[in-house]
Amino acid sequence: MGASKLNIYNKGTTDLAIIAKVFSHPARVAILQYISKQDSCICNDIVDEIGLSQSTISQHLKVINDAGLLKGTYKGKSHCYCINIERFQEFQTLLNSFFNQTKSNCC
Amino acid sequence: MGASKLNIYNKGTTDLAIIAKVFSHPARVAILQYISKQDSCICNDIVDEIGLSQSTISQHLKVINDAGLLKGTYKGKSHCYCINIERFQEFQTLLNSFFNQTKSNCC
DNA sequence: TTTTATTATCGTAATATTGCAATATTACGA
DNA sequence: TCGTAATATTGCAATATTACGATAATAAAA
Repeated sequence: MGASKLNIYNKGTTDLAIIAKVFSHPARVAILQYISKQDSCICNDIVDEIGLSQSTISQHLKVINDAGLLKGTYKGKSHCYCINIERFQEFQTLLNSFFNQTKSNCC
Repeated sequence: MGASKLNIYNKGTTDLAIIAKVFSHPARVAILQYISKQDSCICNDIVDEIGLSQSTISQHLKVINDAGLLKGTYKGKSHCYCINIERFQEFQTLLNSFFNQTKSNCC
């Protein structure tokens, strides 16, 4: 971007944007939907499911993980990703409080 | 992006991503927060408030508006923007149903 | 230890986003 | 109509994102 001014906003504003960014690409939404449907998850399944390359999926998983939305343990050869429900709920709370503060007062 | 594959996802997935994208930049979150606090809103006020140039703010407003999140009427010389609450609630509903379907079953 | 399966990282190309200055457009008031 | 204030658009530069193939790293199995 043209010198992204990311330091002029307050923390709540930036936080909301950071988490929203995770959801701003359909691949990541699809990955999250898929993971949340599974009992456990192997990354290779995601590749077959979504239709992107392994490296691309891996990068998207990194973005999701960096936002704190995943938990994971190792399980045999494959990693087991799952949703970090607590972090999810933080996001939901942040959004809901944003919505609750939002009014339509004109027009 | 490297040939963004936007046609391989189902509609609900894409919809969520499109609306999330509006919130994925703090400038837009700040604009929405500011508008929702006002009884009515004049764009020039936003410019003073957020700290970006008039043309940049105008472009962000266009992104927000294209997603259907604004309503507006003309009021004197200035445009009056306000939040399209109905559309906002659609977004909230979409997110909530996403969260409700989300489980943490492993780890 | 070597092989194999799985996931992460690197390099690179294509595309998208962000931001601003300059300019155009729009609508009101004199 | 002309001037003025407010908003939109255009053109450009800087940066970020997305995607993939190739390759590296890791851990279990042979």
